[in-house]
Amino acid sequence: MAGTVPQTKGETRDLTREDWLIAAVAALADGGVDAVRVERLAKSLGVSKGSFYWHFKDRPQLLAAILDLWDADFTQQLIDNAAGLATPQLRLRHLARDALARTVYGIDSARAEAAIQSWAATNVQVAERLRAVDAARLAYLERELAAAGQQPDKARARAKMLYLALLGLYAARGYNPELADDSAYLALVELALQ
Amino acid sequence: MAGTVPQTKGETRDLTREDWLIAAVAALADGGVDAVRVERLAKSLGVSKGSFYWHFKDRPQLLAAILDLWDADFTQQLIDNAAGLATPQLRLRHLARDALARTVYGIDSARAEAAIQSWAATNVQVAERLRAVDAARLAYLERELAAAGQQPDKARARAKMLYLALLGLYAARGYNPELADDSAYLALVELALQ
DNA sequence: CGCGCTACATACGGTTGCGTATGGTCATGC
DNA sequence: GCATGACCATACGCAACCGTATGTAGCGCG
Repeated sequence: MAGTVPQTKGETRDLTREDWLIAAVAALADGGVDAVRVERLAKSLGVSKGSFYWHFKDRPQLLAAILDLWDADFTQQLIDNAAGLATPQLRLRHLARDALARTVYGIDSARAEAAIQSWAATNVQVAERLRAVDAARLAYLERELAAAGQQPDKARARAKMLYLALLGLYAARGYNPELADDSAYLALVELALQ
Repeated sequence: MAGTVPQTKGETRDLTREDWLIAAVAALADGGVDAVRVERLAKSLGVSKGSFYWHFKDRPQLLAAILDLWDADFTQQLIDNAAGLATPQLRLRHLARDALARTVYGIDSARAEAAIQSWAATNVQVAERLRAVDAARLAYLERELAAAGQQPDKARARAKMLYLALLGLYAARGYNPELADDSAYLALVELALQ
């Protein structure tokens, strides 16, 4: 199920803005943007939409907040987490495992990313933000590959290859778990490092 | 623009079922399934939805017909087109170029595929059909790589890698043309052949 | 010429969803 | 013990769709 947040106790505490946000991201991850509906979220949270319009101005504001949350919690930390390791090889391997296994608030970040990508295909602002994220990630990959001893254009090509395959794996997560094979991706990382 | 079909002449001939289908696929390719709306298509075709319900039973039937068209015209021909070539290397290169450049009825097949993938994430029947297509394509890639001299498990891993990257490129086509770099993919094909 | 079929147009009822307006409840400060 | 503000429920108008029912223009044809 997508969004059931407190509800574990008969104690019904008031919802926070963050509760709404997390439920929205969960809905996004398993139904796409068009599944992020105010009244549907309200029902899943066990409240009326009066609550929503208390915490948010309107649906566009919720969608913008989703992007901010994704940017902060799903994206930034990934690269930082690998920063401590000694060699570029170790950092890349760690980053790959992290990117494949990451969940935030119990949500598979891969599913969320795939949803945001198809969202970006029909929304120029989302596309712009996603392109910025892509550029940062590609630059990081390229830098690490160069640090691993590869020539600039080889490093650039390998970085693109790794990232494209990651996007493909994210897309496949939604419908074809056998294709979305983590170990196949990790093997690709090793290939890219050669 | 999505769906404008005849309209080139002042002569307004009757629409065919195929006209509706093509307009629907075009709408799918650049807006996702949720953009395939009866009344919107009718407006873009310059008719009323009375026409639609003459050619189709309901919206689900249109969506099913879209999948059939995609299966037949977007998918099957790809592999067949490469069949004539002499070596697995040539066949794979040709297939890759074909998969990257293919348009059907003026619609970028990559955009259509990406839309169908995110559709599959929320619809089990679509997922099932897409998995079957994936399996066929993977089996073909694997076979050609084996024919090129690779050991079975290496061939399988490389096939997955090629296909995942292709899916990623399809996804990127929608929002990040610079990332969706055909030549980077062709370089990956060469790498896979090693 | 009138019949019937094709390929629509038009009008309607019903659903889903958005945003707003307004009112209710409960804790907290004073 | 009363006022205030946080948090939510309810009710409403509006828009976009879906599917259905029904009307209708043109053509093929005997």
